[in-house]
Amino acid sequence: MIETKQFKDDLLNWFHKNKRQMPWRETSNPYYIWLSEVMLQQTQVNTVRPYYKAFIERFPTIESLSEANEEDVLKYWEGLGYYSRVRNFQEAVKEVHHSYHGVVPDNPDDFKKLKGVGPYTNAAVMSIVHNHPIPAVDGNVLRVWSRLTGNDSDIAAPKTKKLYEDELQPFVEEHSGDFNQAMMELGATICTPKKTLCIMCPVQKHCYAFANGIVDELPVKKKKIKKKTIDFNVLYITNRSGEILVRQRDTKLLNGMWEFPMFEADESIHSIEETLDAVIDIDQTPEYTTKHVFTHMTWNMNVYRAHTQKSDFDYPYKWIKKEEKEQLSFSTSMSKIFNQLNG
DNA sequence: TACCCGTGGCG
DNA sequence: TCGCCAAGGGT
Repeated sequence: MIETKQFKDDLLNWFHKNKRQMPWRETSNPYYIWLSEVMLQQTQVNTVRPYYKAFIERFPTIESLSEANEEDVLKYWEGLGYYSRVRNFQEAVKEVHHSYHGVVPDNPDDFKKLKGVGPYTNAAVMSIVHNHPIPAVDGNVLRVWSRLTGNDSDIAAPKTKKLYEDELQPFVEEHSGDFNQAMMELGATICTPKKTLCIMCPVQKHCYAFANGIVDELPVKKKKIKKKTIDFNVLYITNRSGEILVRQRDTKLLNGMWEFPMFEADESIHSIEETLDAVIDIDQTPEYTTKHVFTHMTWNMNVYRAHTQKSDFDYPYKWIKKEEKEQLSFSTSMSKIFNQLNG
């Protein structure tokens, strides 16, 4: 359990002595601070600096941005990425110009309704400009708080973020703007994803992960695995005796398991025949199509019946009788195919 | 809920 | 080289 006042004192003292110079920290203009927060979404401070300066020089007021054409505005975002940010921002600024007499709303309920203003941007701008007591939980804070509290739940899960917001609420009743910025600054400079600088940490004595030597194990973040999909042609090849051609895998995936010869779908019959060194008669259309889902990939398999005259194959290929199938290890997907084709 | 959106830096 | 990460939000 982190002692609120002591932690906050330690953190804020450090922040006031060590905070980095940033152009948007030299203004209290809500429009500029809002702009900086939009630019900083998923973008590092040093990348943002030059864009921020050029942007406010060209569009110094809400009115000037409202009246600019989109092409011109986009030019000033060129290279920053996530271009919908600037379209949403201009739309929101126009809304402020027309519906709020050019004054950025000073209450979270109205501000959050503006295009492109989500939970984070709302909390950041409203706390920095008006000290509204809302915790700003970004990627930094998720990491920092998981370590400080030793929480190993998945920080990608919405309920984890919600929990952190609740736990941080007591810390932002006063000086929320500085507190929010200090937490992010800590994450960006000390409590970094890798090669943390715990020795420099102003709140080391409050940190569960440091005390227990598990800093490198936090935060826990479920990896989002992009499932690859690969299309295969699976050949159920028989000979005159009714035997079936199988082969043993020598691959990382399913290593040592037996399978029916399978080839990526874009491989030609000619190429397959070369590999097998045999003439293969393959049905025109697949017997059926099935798929097998692994943790990290999906196989789409077109299963063809095929026939060959060739009698002898060298390892890793070999002929087996149907009854011998039981004596070899086949992956689940292959057993399903076998059963499908043999009633 | 899960995916998409851009680019640069880092180990 | 490659995956992860960066002051997220929209759909």
